[in-house]
Amino acid sequence: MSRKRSSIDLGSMQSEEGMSGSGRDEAIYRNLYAAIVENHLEPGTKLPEDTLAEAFGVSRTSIRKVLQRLAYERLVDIRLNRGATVAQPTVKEARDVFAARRIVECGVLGQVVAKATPARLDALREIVRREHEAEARGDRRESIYLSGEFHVALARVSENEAIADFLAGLVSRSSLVIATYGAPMAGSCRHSEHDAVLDLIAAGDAEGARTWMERHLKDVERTVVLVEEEPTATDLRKILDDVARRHRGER
Amino acid sequence: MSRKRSSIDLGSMQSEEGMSGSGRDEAIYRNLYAAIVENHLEPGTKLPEDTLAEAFGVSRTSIRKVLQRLAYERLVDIRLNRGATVAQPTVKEARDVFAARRIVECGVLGQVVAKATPARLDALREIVRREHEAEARGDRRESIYLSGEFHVALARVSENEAIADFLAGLVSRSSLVIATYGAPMAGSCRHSEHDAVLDLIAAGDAEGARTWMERHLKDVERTVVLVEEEPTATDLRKILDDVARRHRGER
DNA sequence: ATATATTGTTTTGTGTACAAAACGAAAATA
DNA sequence: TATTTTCGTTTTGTACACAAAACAATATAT
Repeated sequence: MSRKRSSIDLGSMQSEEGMSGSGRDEAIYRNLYAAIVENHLEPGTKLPEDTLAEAFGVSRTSIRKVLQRLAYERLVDIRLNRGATVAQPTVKEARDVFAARRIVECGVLGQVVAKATPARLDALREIVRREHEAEARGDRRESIYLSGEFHVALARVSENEAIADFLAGLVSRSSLVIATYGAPMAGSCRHSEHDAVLDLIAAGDAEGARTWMERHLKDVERTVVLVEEEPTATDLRKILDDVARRHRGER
Repeated sequence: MSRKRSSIDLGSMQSEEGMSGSGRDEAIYRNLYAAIVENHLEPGTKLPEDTLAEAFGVSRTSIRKVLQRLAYERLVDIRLNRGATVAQPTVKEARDVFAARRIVECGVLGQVVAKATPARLDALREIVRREHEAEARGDRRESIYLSGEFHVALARVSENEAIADFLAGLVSRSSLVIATYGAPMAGSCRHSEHDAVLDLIAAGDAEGARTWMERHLKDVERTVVLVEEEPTATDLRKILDDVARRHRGER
């Protein structure tokens, strides 16, 4: 009756169009992606190929492909002969990501306003509704996730895939930034004002929507990056402390 | 004396920092990248793993990694069980890429103006100079290449890596678009006015630079995409012709 | 004659094997 | 005691092998 430890259930794949790899690879990718972006895996966590291969019940070959893809998206870091770890965005990187979001999200709003329809706006309001719901019951993870979803869904209204896909990448990196530098309750303190921008868009006020979005993104960045610096500082600090202690003749 | 056909010389690699894969993979990537972007490989060309593996003197494993990366950058197309081909951007894709470039390149100009220094502007003018030189001697390939270089180098002045890398991807895709839909002498007819934007930037006129850039990119798009439609049309046309001929009782 | 079935060949997908590099702990040295 | 060296273990990089899918060309049937 002793059976090998069962592998992770990857769920069922439905539509398989436009996918580069096999359905299974895609499923593994989604799992890892979610684990990283939803902050179940702390930045810096090592991701050994063997472990993942066993966990998902495949060979290292498939895992490698998935890790390469995540590395390209900057969600994991691969160093030569050293394997993969969950990425730890630097402060500079974090700033770049938010600056990029300002440029892209504000820039695309013209097309968004042009292509907005009542049906699409309703779909967006539905996301905001779920966002408030999650916020109300204190589900921070879901709240952050839905906030990201909103920004991406908004961009997709423009029907520009190049821009929307790029923004999706920036948003997932933002999640990593929040995980690394975020204040304990960032994102939930100031309850989301996403409804406001939808009103402006519905009114056809592209310029107003732009200034609103610029403000909103700067707010988000402020609640996050300003808590900055921690990563390598720990090691350095410990070393300096040790040196000082030894100088004082302790121990 | 019969020796196996020698493999492609990959040149020498110098600095190897910040590279995800081994130096050899990177070299292979660069070669294929250049071959595609410089239009030595026509869009739609099949890229069989075995052939590439033998050509570069490595196993399929390494080739696969490189192809995956190029697929992620949308320069090659990988279909399940069907292998890789040089990507053939659709018209919609082409429009998206140019729209994205307008958003990104105009959006980043604020930071570009803010961070511009005489030294950096000189480096940009040097690129423009070489551009004119290539143009003067009728080297269309080099001219197109340097034009792309200019746009990317300009964006890099902003020191926003996220934005600059994204733009680099858009520019390489633009090359593919030109290869697919470009008029025979697109890009060289209207000799590049890149100097003008540098003057505006040097003068600190961000708004002026933006309107100039918007205009410039719309011009470029016009010389290219408007010649549109050819890809699947060929097959369909041939079929219809055959049907018509048969109907007429010929052959 | 067109359309369908069949079969042999080519090419891709994925697992496995082995060499090289990095890591960690114990032993040697200062 | 602190540092360096060495050696065994773990983990990654790359080639290779085999199965499954696609492709191409011929044969068969309508």
